[in-house]
Amino acid sequence: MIYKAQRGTFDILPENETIWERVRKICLDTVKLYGYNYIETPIFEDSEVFKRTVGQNTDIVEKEMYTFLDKGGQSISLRPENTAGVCRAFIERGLHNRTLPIRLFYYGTMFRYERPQSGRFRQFHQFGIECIGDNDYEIDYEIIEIGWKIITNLGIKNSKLNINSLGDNNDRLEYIKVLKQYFENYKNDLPKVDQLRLENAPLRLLDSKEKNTIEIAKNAPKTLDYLSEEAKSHHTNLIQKLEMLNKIDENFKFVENHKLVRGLDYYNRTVFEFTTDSSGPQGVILGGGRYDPLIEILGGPVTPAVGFAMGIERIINEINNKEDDFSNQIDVVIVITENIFREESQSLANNLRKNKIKTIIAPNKSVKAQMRYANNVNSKSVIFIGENELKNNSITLKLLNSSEDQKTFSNDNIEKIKQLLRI
RNA sequence: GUGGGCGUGGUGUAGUGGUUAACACGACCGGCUGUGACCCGGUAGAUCGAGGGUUCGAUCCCCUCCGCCCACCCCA
Repeated sequence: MIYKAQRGTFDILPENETIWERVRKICLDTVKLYGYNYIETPIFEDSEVFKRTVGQNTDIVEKEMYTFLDKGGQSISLRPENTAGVCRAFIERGLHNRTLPIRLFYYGTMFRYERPQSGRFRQFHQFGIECIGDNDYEIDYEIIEIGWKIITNLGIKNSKLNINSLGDNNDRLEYIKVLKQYFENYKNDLPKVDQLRLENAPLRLLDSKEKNTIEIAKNAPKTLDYLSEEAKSHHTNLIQKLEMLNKIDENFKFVENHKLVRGLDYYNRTVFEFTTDSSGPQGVILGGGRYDPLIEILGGPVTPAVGFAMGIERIINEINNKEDDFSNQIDVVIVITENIFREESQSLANNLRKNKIKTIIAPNKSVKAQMRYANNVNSKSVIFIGENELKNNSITLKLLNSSEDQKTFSNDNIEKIKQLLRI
């Protein structure tokens, strides 16, 4: 084999269509009920759009972006996520002049240069929603509730919400300072990876998987203790709402996870993740949070916003994707006894298709082979055209999944065909 | 970037240091000169991931590379 799909990419084949379409439909149907509207942004943007928002020092920007110079010498990046693009469009297209908050959703391909493994690809699909222009905790709740609704509608069990608050910018800076001081005391006990983190991304020390670090992190200061009054009440109000949701729907489970920090720089206040226990290390199927500073960072007016992104591949992995089947079942395969009847079969085929009957003309082979073909493509029926039929202006129809006799009738009796096929 | 497992027809698997690499499914053709799916028979399809080494001889042993999968990292 000479040509192969690039590492971390894959093909969606006909038998996968059903599940992919279903997931997409459930996502869209659910958020539309909440008044969200479709937005589609380009797959590539000025690299700065991501550097400024996702964060210069994040892994995503530092080593995972597909960045290149285009023929005009401009630095372009394939989008590693879609929030930045949506915000860019929000500013550029003047959406901030509309009635706020504005509710948007997207569905599309993202790109990250990573080593692939289960639930992780270089080209992958994300569905996400953004509610821009309202800083009320009620919106945080709405976003989480929608996430939960989608997960439920998809039939995914055993998911759990992890939630935390990072506070506002000043809270966060203060917290990082305190956290750094705390870990400095144990610097020599930290493994090398984490000594580096201490310098570059101290927040990440909290969810380190190194034994020593976990031990030390147990007594580390918590973000919640460094929140401003406002951020704190925002958080406690949200938690109350979640407790109410839990009372209404006992399947909804959540924990406050003080170690949840998330890797994108633009988050403030609420951050959350839905995880499942069955999907292993890539257990996060949906994650998001509030990103109030982002739009200003991109040069827009100060505008608060919340949103989440969902990994479609992980979702599909989760709902046993045993559903492979051909939803596009063929209704009729036309079999002709001699090639000279081909003209006839073509005009019949077009007439059938005009009547929304899915039709294929069998390949130019023996009758036996044509029948096998009809069977292999899982057609509902076969229509024969031969000398006798031509003479009488009739067709012979045989249902393939039953042992019923075949029926011969007038070749313009579409209603009869539909009736026999139960269309 | 680091570590572990694995690379044999289209797919899933056997197998052995020695002349035609096996089996099942799938595909194709025929048994049925106008009828599939069942049954029976046949045909095609693999330089055993690539390169090098050891050997009289390598698909098998050794090395390198490449690819896939998994884990770390990070994230959806």
